[in-house]
Parts: sequence; C-alpha cells; structure tokens
Amino acid sequence: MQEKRVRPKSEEKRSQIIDAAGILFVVNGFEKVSMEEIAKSAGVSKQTVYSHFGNKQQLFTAAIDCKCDEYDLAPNKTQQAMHCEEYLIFFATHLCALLTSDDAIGVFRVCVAEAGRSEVGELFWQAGPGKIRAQLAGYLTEQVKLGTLLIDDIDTAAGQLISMIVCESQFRSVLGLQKSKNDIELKEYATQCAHLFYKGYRA
Amino acid sequence: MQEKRVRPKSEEKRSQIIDAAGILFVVNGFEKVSMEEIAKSAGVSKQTVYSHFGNKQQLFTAAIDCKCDEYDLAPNKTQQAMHCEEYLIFFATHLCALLTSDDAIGVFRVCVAEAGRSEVGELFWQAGPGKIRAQLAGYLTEQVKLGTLLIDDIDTAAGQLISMIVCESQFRSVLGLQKSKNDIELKEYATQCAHLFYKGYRA
DNA sequence: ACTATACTGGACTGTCCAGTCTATTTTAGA
DNA sequence: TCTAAAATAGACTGGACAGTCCAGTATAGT
Repeated sequence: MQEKRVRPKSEEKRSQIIDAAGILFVVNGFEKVSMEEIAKSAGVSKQTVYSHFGNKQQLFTAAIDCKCDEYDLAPNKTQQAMHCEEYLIFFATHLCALLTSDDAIGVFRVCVAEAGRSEVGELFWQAGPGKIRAQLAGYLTEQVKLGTLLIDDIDTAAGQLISMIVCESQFRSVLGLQKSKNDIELKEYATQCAHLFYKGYRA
Repeated sequence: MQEKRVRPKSEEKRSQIIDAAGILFVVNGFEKVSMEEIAKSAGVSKQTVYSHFGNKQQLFTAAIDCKCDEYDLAPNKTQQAMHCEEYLIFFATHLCALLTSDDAIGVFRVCVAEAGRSEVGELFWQAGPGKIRAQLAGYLTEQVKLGTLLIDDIDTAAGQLISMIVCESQFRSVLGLQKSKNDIELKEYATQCAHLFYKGYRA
C-alpha cells in the first residue's frame, strides 16, 4: 500500500519542528507551550505542524522520544577489560555526568508531569533509565560469571547502584533547587558509591 | 496592628478548602484543576476560596505544605537502643512504606511539575526529604560517636541510603508505570539496602 | 438587636489556546 | 512544464478558566 506521493513532506521541516518542540517542552512543560509558539520557533506555519504530527500530544511524544536517543552507557571492549571496581567507578561517574545536564533534568521533569496522562512515562523509561539499567545488569552478570562479584539478585543490585547516583544528582535539581554538590564533589560521590557497591558485592 | 475583626474567617471552611485542594492537585496536577472545581468540591463558594487564599498559586503552596506535615522518621528512645543494623533496617523499611503511598507519589509528582515556577520545590524539600535526611544524619552521627560506625562524610552517607530506597520505590511509580516490586519484595529490598550500607560502614 | 464582615451564587471580563478552514503560494517529482 | 500535494498566513470556532463584581443572605462578636 505504498502511497505514491507526488511531493513528500519535508524531512527537514519535520526535524525543525521536533527540535523546537523538544526545547520548548523541556524548558516550559507541556501545558505552558502553545502550538503557535512551536510553529513560530520552528520557522514553520501552524498548519504544517498539524500536518506532520496530528495533535499536540503526538508531537510531544515524538519530541521526547527523540530526546532520549542520546542516553547510552553500554561498556565497550576496552571498558570490559577494566578491573571491575574501576569500571564501576567509570560507570557511576559517567551516569552522573549524563544525569546532571539541564537537558536531562528537563526531560525527566516534563515526563513526570505528564506521566499517567499519556504513554510518555513508559516511553521515557524504556528509552532512558530502563535501558541503562539493563546495560549495567548485563555487565554485572558477566562479572558474576567470571567470579569477580557475588550477587544474588542482579537486577536489584543494578538498581541499588543506579539509585544512589540518580537520586543524589537529580533529586534537588528536579525540584528546582540549588545543586548540593558541584561537579567535582559529584564525581567523588559517584566514586564513593561505586566503592560501597563493590565492597558489598565483591567475591 | 492587630485588626479587630468583627467576624473571623471560618477555620473550618479554610481546612475544607485546603483538603479539597490537596486531593485534587495531587491527583490531577496544578494546571488541570480549576478554582471552580476546588470550590465545589470543598462545598464552598469560589469567592470564599479567593477570600482565604488570594490566588491559585498561594492555595497550591498552602495545600502542599499541609500535605508534608505527616512525613517523620525521627528515632524514639526505644529505637535509639536497637542494634545499629536493626535500626537501619527499621528506618529503610519504614521510609519505603512512607514513600510508596499514592499520596506521597502524587505530592512528589506535582511538586516536580511545578518546581522552577514557584517555591514549592524548596518548600517540599524542607518539609519532606530534607527533614528525613537530617533525621538519619543525626542518628548516624551518634552511632559514629559510639564507635558503631565508621563514616567520613555523614551527610553523603545518609544520602546514599535514602537514595537507594527513594529511587527504587518511587521512580517507576512517579513515571506512572507498574510498580516493579510488591510490598513484600520492597521490604526485602529495603532490608538489603540497609545491609549493604551497614556492611560498608560498620566499624 | 446591631453591625461589620463572611459567605453565597451567579454573571461577567479578558485571555489563552487547540484545532479547523480557506485562499494563496511554493515546490518536488513525473 | 505541468500538477498534485505541501506549505503559508491568518481568520475563525468553541471551550476553558483565572480572577472580579455585585446584590443579597447568614452569622459571630459587641
């Protein structure tokens, strides 16, 4: 059922719209941004926005989906070869860096606000935290097989490490407060968490 | 400058309004609730709502403030006397229970959504997570003095334990997803976290 | 009983915005 | 070059809602 379009919708306009929407939604929240505003900011007519995305909700979902693509922390082969505690420290510090960006905070905030009213919650989880958690769990599984670590419930353990990082680095920011730690302190904190974790689970 | 009011505003109406507002805001979010709706649900005229609270923002703040009063986990003397790991387990499991109520989830969600646009973020932190964290930090300080625990940075350590609990029990719920653990699993998880913590910091 | 104030109910204003419609212009592909 | 669809600009509809106004009623304190 290939539709034979004489003139396809411009991929460029589409991404202009999605980019503009992503920025505006993340900064101001779903409700506070009008379709008119998005159109203007994208340099496109309002009608074009509707032609590409149907309605506000769909545009929002698409924009968030796009934002989540960047999140990735799967270990490459160099990192696989690291000493376990060393890699855990690497993982923790990088996760920290990822989470403290204004962008990540904004995405999280707006997803929370809309959760329960649309499928964004699910979408965000799958593309973001869920993915990263699965990546860590994969690594831990291997380490257990190698005999480096001794873990009963791998998924829970992955949750523990990630939780320590996520909460500390995001909690205050998400509430719009001053960060409690600067970047250096945060890095130290991440290291300390990896250390606590390793101490608790090493063979 | 005591104003001599011939007839004081009814304390009862005030609390009817604040209760109704609290429920509605927590369930539906700030934007999605109209003042009319609150008035109706409180069994009061719209004008009365304005007369008591001035505007929507102020009513919201007052309602959240009221909601936060319940959060408390300071150890009493019986608990002070517990074995340290035992108390940590007690703390962790009770925090868990506190956080997983629909109400707490709702309060958090709505505060996140409004954070940055008002002072709720600050208010919520002070009355909720900040208070509990201070309570744990206080306990840890004593235990260090007693020589039970060995901790460099007490505040950070308190953050670690709380983070593990908060994230796991709230993250998915806040995003409007199925909870990953049921109550029993959650209790086990809390125990496990307290254990990991104690193992890492015992003298 | 008197009175100032709280409270009620409902109408009203002004604003904002999602989504539609239309007439016109632009452009990619055949 | 021709054409069908994409894109534009801007007017329009319908509905929601914060906050105000007002005329009348109820009530707590004196």
